[in-house]
Amino acid sequence: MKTEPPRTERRADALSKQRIVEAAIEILDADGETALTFRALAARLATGSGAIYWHVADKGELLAAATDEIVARVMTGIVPEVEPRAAIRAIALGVFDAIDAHPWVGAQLTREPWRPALLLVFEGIGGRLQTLGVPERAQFDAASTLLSYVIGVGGQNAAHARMARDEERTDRSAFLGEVADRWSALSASGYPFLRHVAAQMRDHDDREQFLAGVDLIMAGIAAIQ
Amino acid sequence: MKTEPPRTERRADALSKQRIVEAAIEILDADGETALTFRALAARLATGSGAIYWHVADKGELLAAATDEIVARVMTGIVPEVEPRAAIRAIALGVFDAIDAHPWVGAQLTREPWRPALLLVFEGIGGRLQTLGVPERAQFDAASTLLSYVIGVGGQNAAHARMARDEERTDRSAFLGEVADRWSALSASGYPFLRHVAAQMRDHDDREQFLAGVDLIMAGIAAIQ
DNA sequence: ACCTGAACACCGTTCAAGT
DNA sequence: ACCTGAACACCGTTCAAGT
Repeated sequence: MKTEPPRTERRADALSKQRIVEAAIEILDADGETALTFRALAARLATGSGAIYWHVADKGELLAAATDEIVARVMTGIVPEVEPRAAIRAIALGVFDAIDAHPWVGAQLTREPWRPALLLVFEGIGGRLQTLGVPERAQFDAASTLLSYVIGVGGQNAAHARMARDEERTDRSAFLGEVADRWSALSASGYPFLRHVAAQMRDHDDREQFLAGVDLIMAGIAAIQ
Repeated sequence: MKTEPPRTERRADALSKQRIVEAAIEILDADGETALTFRALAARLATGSGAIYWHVADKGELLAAATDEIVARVMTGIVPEVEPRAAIRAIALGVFDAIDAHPWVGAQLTREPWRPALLLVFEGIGGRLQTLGVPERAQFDAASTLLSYVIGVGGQNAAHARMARDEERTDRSAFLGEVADRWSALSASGYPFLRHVAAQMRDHDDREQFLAGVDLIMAGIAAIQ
């Protein structure tokens, strides 16, 4: 899979998988998943749509490569020497913020687990659980639980971003308010809990709630030891 | 939105949203998400593809309605009077098993949260946390954490099922074995944790690991009180 | 009110032909 | 080796026309 460096000088703007992936990320960030088509990508790269297939197998590989790129950037930014609990929080927050900035990543992570992108995250979390002294038996389950949670929140965040784009709700609080309104309107007998937390839904901060979940799971891991 | 009962007798096989959704579920279960097209659906219902639009707004509503149907069936099966901790486990397992039987549901739940389907699950979990005595402040965060975890695992399960279908791996253990092999082949310096748990990956049971995660989160909820 | 099915505006992907 | 762009086989969705 490793591509040889080209023998002859290439035009500065020659195609390459790297350039294609970067252009794809720009389109995805600017206009969302539906905007990424091979025709749009070819136009942006000033080439034919078929040329892209010389460097990338298909659209799936393109999306996977773009996701790996974003997640790799996140993991590069994690300082390695910090206290394990703080490191796990930092990794989780890094993924959360990356999905916040690139919502399409959230959808992609749920679609394609066990890719390089997620292996980096899984290794980062699992390694810290080891140094934290989590018993052998529990390490795998604990790391999987944290990863699944991070992916789950990421997918929901991606969905929120998609909805905010589709309807032209500019801000997040308007969206939360709408959901809260809908919960308040549910039947009192069928949905007492949702009616009860509707007010909290309206005012809560997604990022803080995400962290609260990470802490909850970490508390569970500590309790099991 | 409530449709009036028809004044005149209808042909027994007349179209209706219910019949369309049932046919969609059959196609999704039999041949996966890519097989659900309006043409295939129209053929199965012996009608024109445009007719479906009289009963359903678009493909998104069709998928959402199919998902609501499956999740509603699950929630109907939950016995209401059991001990709250057991009830939460039962709800989580119910969703897990439903996604196992209908992998497309897992993908859909990550794509469209806050639909009737998920509200039922969220209410079921949150209500039990209330009766469990989880403090006011923590109920919303705890229920959200559990829901996000369930959705995250569901999305991954859906991805596994998709991969098993695409390549013709019949059984799950073959898939786990392949992942384990890939983990074992990673660099010892970069991925010590993944190499360490590769053997557990090969032999683990997805369902048991899912339950272990639920228990971990429940332990964290208990620890916080 | 409900259904038909051709037509429209797109897709991802392929491939003969070029350089 | 790499690129071009027309062509193919599909999609979701619309809509004039039927009953």
